[in-house]
Amino acid sequence: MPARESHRAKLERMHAEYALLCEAIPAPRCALHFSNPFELLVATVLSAQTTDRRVNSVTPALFGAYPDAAALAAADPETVEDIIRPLGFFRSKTQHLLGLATALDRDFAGVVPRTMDELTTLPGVGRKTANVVLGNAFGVPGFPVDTHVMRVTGRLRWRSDWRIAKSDPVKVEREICACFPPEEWTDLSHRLILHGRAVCHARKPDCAACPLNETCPSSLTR
DNA sequence: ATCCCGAGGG
DNA sequence: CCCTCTGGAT
Repeated sequence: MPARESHRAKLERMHAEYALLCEAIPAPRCALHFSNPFELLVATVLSAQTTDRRVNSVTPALFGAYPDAAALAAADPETVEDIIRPLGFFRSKTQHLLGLATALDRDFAGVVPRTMDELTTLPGVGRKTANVVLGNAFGVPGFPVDTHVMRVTGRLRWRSDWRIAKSDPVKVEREICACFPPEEWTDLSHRLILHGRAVCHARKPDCAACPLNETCPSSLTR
């Protein structure tokens, strides 16, 4: 009988691996440094398929013109488009922003809500964005799962070669959360994302430089 | 060419 | 489950 790894053993192994990963990756700080929940929410929505540096380059003008939900809800779409154009997806993002601001103003009196269910009712806000806001603006434990996290965890847990594991992000979220105390979730997610960008690339992962090379079932250098 | 710390819609 | 949205950096 091929001794299948027990559930508990699996969790312990995962914990050890991620701990090693955390050791190897410098402590992350949220690059979208907005203390204001509204600004963090907007900046996080804007950050899809762009870099933080570019988001940071447009937010001064954006928040200068529209400091809160009510102002943004009343904004002229074309003006908003002009401001965020360099980010790409500017049409859908503008739609999201105006819809988001409208809903925020109408349903939550302009105050960013603090629960997953409420946040995800907002246009343009999915589970990943909601978890980023919860963790970084409110200190509410959450584990943001993006494509990097899917790829890195997929490669670590089973051989997934070059593809993103065809797995449910919510399942990944739950499994990771089961392995770590809540106060580590936000930080660990961020580290996995950074690791996915810096080392565990989609196309050409730098396995030789990976601290998990010894145990990763998808390693290309063993 | 390829990628960027996604979400909504078909 | 797939597709699309989009400009800029590398």
